[in-house]
Amino acid sequence: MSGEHGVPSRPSRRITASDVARLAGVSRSAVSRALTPGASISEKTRDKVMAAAAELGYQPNLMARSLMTRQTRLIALVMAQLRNPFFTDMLGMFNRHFQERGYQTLLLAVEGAQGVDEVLESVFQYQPDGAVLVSCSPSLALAERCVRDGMPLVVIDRGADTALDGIASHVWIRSDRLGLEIAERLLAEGRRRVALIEGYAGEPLSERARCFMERMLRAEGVSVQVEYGQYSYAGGYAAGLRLLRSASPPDAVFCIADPMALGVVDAARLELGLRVPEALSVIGFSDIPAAAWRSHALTTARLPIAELVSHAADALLQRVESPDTPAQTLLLDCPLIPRGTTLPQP
Amino acid sequence: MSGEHGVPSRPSRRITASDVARLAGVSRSAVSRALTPGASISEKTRDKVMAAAAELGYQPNLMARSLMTRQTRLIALVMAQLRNPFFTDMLGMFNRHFQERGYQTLLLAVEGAQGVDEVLESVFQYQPDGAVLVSCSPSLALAERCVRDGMPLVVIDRGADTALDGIASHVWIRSDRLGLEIAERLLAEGRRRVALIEGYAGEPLSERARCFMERMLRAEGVSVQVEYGQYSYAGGYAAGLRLLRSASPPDAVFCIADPMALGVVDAARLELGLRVPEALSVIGFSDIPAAAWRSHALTTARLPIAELVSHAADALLQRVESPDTPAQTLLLDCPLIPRGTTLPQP
DNA sequence: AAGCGTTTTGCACGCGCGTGCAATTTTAGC
DNA sequence: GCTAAAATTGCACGCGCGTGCAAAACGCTT
Repeated sequence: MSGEHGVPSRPSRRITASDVARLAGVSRSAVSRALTPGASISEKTRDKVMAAAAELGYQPNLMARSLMTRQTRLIALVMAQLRNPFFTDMLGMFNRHFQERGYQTLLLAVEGAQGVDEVLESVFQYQPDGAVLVSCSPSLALAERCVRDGMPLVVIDRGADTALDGIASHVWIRSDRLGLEIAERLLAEGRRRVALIEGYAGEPLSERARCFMERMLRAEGVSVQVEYGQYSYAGGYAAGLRLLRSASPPDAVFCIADPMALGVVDAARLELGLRVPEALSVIGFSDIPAAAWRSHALTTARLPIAELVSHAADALLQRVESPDTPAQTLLLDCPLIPRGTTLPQP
Repeated sequence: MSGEHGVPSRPSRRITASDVARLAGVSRSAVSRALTPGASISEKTRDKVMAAAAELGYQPNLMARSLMTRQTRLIALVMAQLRNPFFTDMLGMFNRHFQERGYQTLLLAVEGAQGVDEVLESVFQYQPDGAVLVSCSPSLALAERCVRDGMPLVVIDRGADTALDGIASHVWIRSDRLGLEIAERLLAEGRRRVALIEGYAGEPLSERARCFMERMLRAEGVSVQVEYGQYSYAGGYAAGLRLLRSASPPDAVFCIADPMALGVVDAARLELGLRVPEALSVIGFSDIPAAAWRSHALTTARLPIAELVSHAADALLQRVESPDTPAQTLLLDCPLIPRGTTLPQP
């Protein structure tokens, strides 16, 4: 027994159940049983074990335990766009949900070249009990393997891809209604020269943008132009300037993310001296905290983050704890929040 | 061999090294060795094993592996204030650093009643190779146990607490210089009626606020009043109104967090019609993205997040990989970024 | 006090893996 | 072609833990 007391010698072995057993004068199985709620053990020995465990500061090794129990109480959280503050919000909420129900969060970021499949494969080594995928979806083959191997999946922000239906649960927003509502709001204001600001030129249009466009193009005498603002304030500011200085400046802009919308508002007001909302309506998406600031008072659609997260977490843990639960799909509405960058509704 | 092909039957056992060995026609040790870089194995068998592994989609079970290797390649990230966007920024960066060097991030939030020690104890069960503590520090006893058991610690934002010196590494900012520089900047502008906006009334003053106060109180004919803004825009807005409507309104405000500073600016300009910076100087702290927005152009001190994180990650992994490295302390400077809410320096 | 049923306990095994050691094969040397 | 050295392989063990099973201890009745 080296370094049992006093100076911390070498990386002295961590305390194991055997150490506790020895100190308590019982068998190692007794220690196991003392820590297992339903197990068959007398009050007396349990107390002895607990006392010894407390004295040694014993913590069971979950890695070893998981070998037997076949569950790690680990949930993998795979996120693309970890830089986006709106996603890190979700992260905190997910973590809280999981922690409350006795699970820990293993964080994985999908960045740059390495694909979702690659990351997911590597997480696999930790044998998490389930995984949440945010803004990224794996190949069908891999998803099937995950589910077959007892690792349920829930996907958030998967877009219109329906290949995973029935395999992975899916929680996201009703983009169709959202795009429609925003389009009609602008039309009702009498706007006819409309602009849409998307994220990046290379990527396919987001669902909400697509539905917005669809409705707009159905309207008569309406023109729609598209710009790109990289999801950022600066990008939105620049895109706003390009649009408003062009030959046919818009009288309404829908930005698929709030930071870009705030940039457009500032470009219009502070750089060009335009009046918002009189000369230009601006609508964003997400309802980030800054959207409510008095300086901007941005009209935007609220992304119900808390609800999304709590539904996704529930759906996942449900399947983790009773594997026969089928995968479900849930779509939530995004209420439009009228503030000061659109005209008051008649 | 059930469900080897076709319908996913019951939670069919995950693929193990034995399965691979059987398919490759070698012993299980051979599989182990094929996957261990330096191991003694012929090119031929390695190829056979790799082929079989690929065919079965084999992923080694890290839990089992960690039992032998005594390392999990897991780093625990313990954060208080996970709601604070500035901290979630760090989170993403940490994760990236760890992932790049082959470690995964186990996320832990310290919230409400449950203390750091409690959380840290529970993480212990996962035997992480190291831990980062953000805005929270454990008891000395627990920290000692962590280090003794081979789990190095690095603490960020620990404040002035020096009890852990030599046990846990420490990376944070030079609050003393920061407070001093901001105070002197405002004094140089000729401000004499100064206000400080802190987070919460109950908590002890933050380091930077304390140093700021110290300098101010040394100056002649300067009065300092303190308000509280809960670290938020709304809180800062309200605090700003209280100050500016009082009998002795300040002509300069230092807010220990940017969101509050932005609230003060808006309260002054938009609600009270004051001119910033002519009638009121405002300085914040962090340099969040919104501070650079044209609408506010907030003068603030930049918290060097990327540098903090990269130094902290390096310090930690260094100790993880060679346990004899001593704990170190590193303090970084926060450059003051003059923008539009302070007077141009003479 | 003996008999029976009911806890409680310890033993032994295996979860999936890495690794020392001895047996085996391959290679080199003459 | 034969032997010694080197490379490769399989066996067996243990990492820390949960759990079925049979032995032991206990409680109760007659």
